[in-house]
Amino acid sequence: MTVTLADVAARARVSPATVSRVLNGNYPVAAATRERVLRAVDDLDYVLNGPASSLAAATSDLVGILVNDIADPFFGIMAGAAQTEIGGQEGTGRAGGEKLAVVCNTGGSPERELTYLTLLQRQRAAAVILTGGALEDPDHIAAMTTKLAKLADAGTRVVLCGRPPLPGSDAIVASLAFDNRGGGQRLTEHLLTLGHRRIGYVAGPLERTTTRHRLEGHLAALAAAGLRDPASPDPASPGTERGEGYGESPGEGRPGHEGREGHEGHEGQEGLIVHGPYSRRAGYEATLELLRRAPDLTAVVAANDTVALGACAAVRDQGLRIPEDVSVAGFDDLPFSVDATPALTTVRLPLYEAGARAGRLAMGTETPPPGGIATITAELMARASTAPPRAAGGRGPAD
Amino acid sequence: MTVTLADVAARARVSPATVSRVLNGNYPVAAATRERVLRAVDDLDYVLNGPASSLAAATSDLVGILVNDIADPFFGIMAGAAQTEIGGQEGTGRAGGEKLAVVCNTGGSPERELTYLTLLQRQRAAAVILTGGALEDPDHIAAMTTKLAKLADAGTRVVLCGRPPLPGSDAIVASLAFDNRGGGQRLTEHLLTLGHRRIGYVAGPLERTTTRHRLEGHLAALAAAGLRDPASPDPASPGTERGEGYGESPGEGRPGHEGREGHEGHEGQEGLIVHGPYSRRAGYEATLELLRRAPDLTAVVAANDTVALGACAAVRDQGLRIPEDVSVAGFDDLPFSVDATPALTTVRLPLYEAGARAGRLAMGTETPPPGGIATITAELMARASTAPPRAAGGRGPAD
DNA sequence: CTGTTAGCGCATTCAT
DNA sequence: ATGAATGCGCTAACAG
Repeated sequence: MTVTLADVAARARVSPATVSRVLNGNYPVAAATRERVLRAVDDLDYVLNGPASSLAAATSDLVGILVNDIADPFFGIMAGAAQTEIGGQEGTGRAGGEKLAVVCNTGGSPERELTYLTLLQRQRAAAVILTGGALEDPDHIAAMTTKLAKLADAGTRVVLCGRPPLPGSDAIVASLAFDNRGGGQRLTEHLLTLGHRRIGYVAGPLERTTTRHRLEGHLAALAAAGLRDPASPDPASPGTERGEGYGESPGEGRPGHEGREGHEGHEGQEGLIVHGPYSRRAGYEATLELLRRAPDLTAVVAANDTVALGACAAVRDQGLRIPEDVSVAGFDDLPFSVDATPALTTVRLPLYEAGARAGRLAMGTETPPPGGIATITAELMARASTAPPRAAGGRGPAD
Repeated sequence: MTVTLADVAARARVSPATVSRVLNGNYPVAAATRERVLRAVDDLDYVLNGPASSLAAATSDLVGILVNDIADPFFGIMAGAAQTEIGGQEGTGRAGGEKLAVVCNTGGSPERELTYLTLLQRQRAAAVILTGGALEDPDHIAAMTTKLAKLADAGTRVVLCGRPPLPGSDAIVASLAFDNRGGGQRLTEHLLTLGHRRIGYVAGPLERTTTRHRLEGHLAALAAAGLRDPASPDPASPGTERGEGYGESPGEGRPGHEGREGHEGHEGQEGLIVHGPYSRRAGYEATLELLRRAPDLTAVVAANDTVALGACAAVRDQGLRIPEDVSVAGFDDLPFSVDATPALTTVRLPLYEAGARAGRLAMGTETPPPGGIATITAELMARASTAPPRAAGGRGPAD
């Protein structure tokens, strides 16, 4: 029923080995012979048996791209870029060095992350790209470290994209880390420069590196402005008890979430930080909470653009205007951010470029940065959603 | 170096066959023996060799999910739902019936679609889910039909999600089609009921089923209202010459696109239809064009929510207000649509539910609908971006 | 440049 | 309920 390499060999009157060689193209074959083989392949409509090939070669052409939330363009853009770099070159549909770039959605769950890695390991994947922030739970870090080491041992190339390097992991080909801390700092500095002093912060889920770094930047800017004791303990640092259910935020389809409060007590900014998932809804509810706690707030910084959208909605629903009454800022500069009204002030991350670079690194077509680590800069995009605060006094409701 | 089934068998003092049986769980094994084997697996940290397993069993645990644009939540939501249904059950990380659900980004390119299918075929994928609208090019349809037939022949379960059934393809397990036509019709009826008579339409790329069906619904509503000759030829029907570059709209990273004009000449609505990619930018430029052609326009219907966002921006940039001067409507009801200002009137598609169902169909855990075909209804979501047109006369610029 | 020979690691007959 | 034997389809030495 199914046509094999041997069938092709017979039709082309060559040995199976020769057919294998022309198909893999990694060995010299006479042009005439190649033609004959290729014709036989076409005639017979032959399709290589991947598993057999992978078994014999002890490696497959599978490349896995892990994302935390496939419904979030933040990941979609990176994954798409990587996939383009990996699988997009030929359009023949014929056999050849075609890699199969696939994306796997962990939904932010550490278990699923590990499970996918095992599945990819089982497939003897050629490479794995991990995108987005990591969970800072010590157990999970340990599990990930050993798992990635095993993958690397088995010949799988591991690349991190938008995720900080794993300490002591020489197994990793390269880590492309976003400068979330610097971006967060510049964003808050921008607000401070505009004159804001009471700034609410809607942070992401606890124990995520992305959350922590952006928040650190924010706090550093506040401290530099004398609004906070720089000696305060770091927020959301490893070792903190697991936030109840945070970090498990699955993408869609889970209504009913309520933004809960997280760490508090930063001097001078008491209660101005609320944690929640990276969702529009969390942004909405956390902002309502912030506005209730601190009615004198003049600005809200959100964990990312999606959260910022929710924050904007909450601000408006309270009858306040953006940016006249309250400034709002996001992070990532996703495509829709410029279309928000007013256009969202945010921090641009070169997601496409980073994803593409990760793809090349995974393919081995780009040399890794020195030390295997590169930090990707985040650029402030000051737009219309932020403006100087109203000169003291009460605010008038919009309209 | 790498530990095999035989190693586990030796450690557990059983035969390799027994180990295989407990791992696959599809054969009776004594409880005590199973325990011993499982312990050996753990001790040795054994990971099944996927390719070897697939080769011997002539099938793999790979399930492919094809999407047109991974950076678009429309696809992300469906793919994430399907993936949850397929791979999300166990968190053991251990071996077992774990399927590997992966998403493949075609970027809307027919070649890449075929290439991915070949790659999946090569891997002997257990199932394939095709999401989103199809291209109506006859050659491509033929190629897809034979390719899918081959996949089905090889035992791969094929499911269509958000895509119309392929004519004469009994190879397909099930087709879940969205009622794009009905949704489009109800949307335009809504506008007509509000009193609009001059309605611009920013259509999607030519030759996409989604584009055609939504447009057909629009035109049907117009015809029913006597605004168009019902006997007019169908728009964007197969056989039309390929639109220059349309249908190839790659996701991100390609600035510089200009919305070009498409079919025209529908009686009574001359030039009120413009085609372009499903992007925010296309919506922006097409709307500018529509406004230029027909300054008396009172409403703009967009191909989808993303395009609608661009349309909103264009309307505003012309100094017009939404909905006072121009109503704007989208399609899909993506999460961000309710956050637009004003909230976007659109047509809701149950993307998560459809994706989840497709996942179950692919797994064989849900019985296919009668005839293998189900139509999923689209619900009108009337929100603030649409309102009755101004009573005749010129419009005043906003502000 | 091409053919021959051996496995790759596992699932599955068949026996028992 | 378990073990022994066979082959899945291909690649990679090794010859020539």
